[in-house]
Amino acid sequence: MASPPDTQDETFTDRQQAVLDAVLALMVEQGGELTMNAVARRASCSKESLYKWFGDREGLLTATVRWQASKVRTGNYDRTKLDALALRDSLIRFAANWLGVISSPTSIALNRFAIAQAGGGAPGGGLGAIMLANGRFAIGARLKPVLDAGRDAGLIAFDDTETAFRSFIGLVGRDVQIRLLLGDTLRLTPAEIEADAARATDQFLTLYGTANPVPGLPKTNA
Amino acid sequence: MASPPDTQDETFTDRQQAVLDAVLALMVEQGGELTMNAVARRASCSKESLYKWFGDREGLLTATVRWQASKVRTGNYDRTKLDALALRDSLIRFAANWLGVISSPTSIALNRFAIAQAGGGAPGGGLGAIMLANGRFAIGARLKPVLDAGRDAGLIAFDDTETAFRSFIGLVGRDVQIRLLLGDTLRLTPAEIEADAARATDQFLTLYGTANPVPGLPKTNA
DNA sequence: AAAGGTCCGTACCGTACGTTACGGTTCTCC
DNA sequence: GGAGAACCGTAACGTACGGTACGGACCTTT
Repeated sequence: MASPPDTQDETFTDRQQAVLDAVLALMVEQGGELTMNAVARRASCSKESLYKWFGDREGLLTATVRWQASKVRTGNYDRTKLDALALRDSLIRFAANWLGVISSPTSIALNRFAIAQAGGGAPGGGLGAIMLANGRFAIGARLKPVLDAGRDAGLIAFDDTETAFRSFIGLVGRDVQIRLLLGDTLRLTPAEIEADAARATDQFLTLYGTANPVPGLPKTNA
Repeated sequence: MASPPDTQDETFTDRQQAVLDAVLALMVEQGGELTMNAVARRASCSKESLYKWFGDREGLLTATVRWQASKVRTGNYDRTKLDALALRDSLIRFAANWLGVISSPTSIALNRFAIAQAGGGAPGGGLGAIMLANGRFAIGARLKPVLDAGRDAGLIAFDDTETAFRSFIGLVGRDVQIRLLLGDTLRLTPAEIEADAARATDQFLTLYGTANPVPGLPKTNA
């Protein structure tokens, strides 16, 4: 549980990466009906090669999740020196980036697969654990240094970084992810994402800021 | 989309209700592997009866979701007269009730099915839409009168009830639902649920309250 | 008590899909 | 240029499962 975010960078050949991209495309387009035949047809490869490279269907799905996770990984947001505006900017960029990821069709399709499979037999080694490690826990590990730096700079105050972090992503994500996963036709334009990120960040700073963290920005009761 | 929360109370016979409860039990226990044979065995009925009563597998799943939704529906929380303490109490009870629902094994299993099926062919008539109507949108319809009453009483202030509601459930739920759906071993004891409900409510009142809404309760930076 | 209906248990059918096997083609290396 | 490997396309196999059919038991009605 809560294993390190999959540091074993499994390297795939270009051909294999193309196959995995085909799997992702199929997941996005066709949804839950993903057969080995369809993958082989889409990727123009033989089923024999699929089984040779990935073992079985489970291995193919696992490799796909890891492959996508390796593509999503972005730079860290921590910086050594922070003032109120820089902290706010870091949080907003973080929130906007995360909202963009969780509302992307690829992320939705992948989470659907992981969730569908999380109910089944293997509770530990399933796709759900990989998604958690590379999604929820990975972004926590990336954001917490920012929060701690903000606290060290006296800009925000909290006892438990984890609790503060969870409040932040609650304010940012709200019900977006579950609605999208359930098929709600919710469109998030880049402008809406930016606005939501700013609103959530200001709400977070209202809750956890030590003083008027953002002068000129009154309480956002929008 | 956003259809009314399924007012057509489909009535099932006792035998059929027992079958649907068996389906729920199987969903919770076995997870994603739900076959008609398993249902017939578990419910001690013939497959012929299953198809006679529910049409096909899809109909059985749909009936199960509706049946569970009809069991979860609870009383409304609105009241005509509100002071600050009564509003806070209503919100806390609401939050605690909702947290208890979304963290229950039945809700998790059902959401897994609906999400897995939401990726497939039928985007509108699937289980996801039913879950949304009876889950997310139903609780919104039940809580919004409380929020509006609080605003009318001058206790809280916001422009859009929907936005305020979404901030509230974001603070309450945070990442609980997605983590549980992905198989995270997250245990919410009743005490934790109550504490989370109170924390989220006080944070919400800090954000949207017009004045010191809860005297004696400082900003909860826990 | 006979008739009809409902339902259980089981067997059966057709299909879909995961997995394996095989022939033919292309590429690499010596 | 020839040997071998890697790989593509397709066919074949076994199983699982959704859906249907049938015989027998129980219960109700007249």
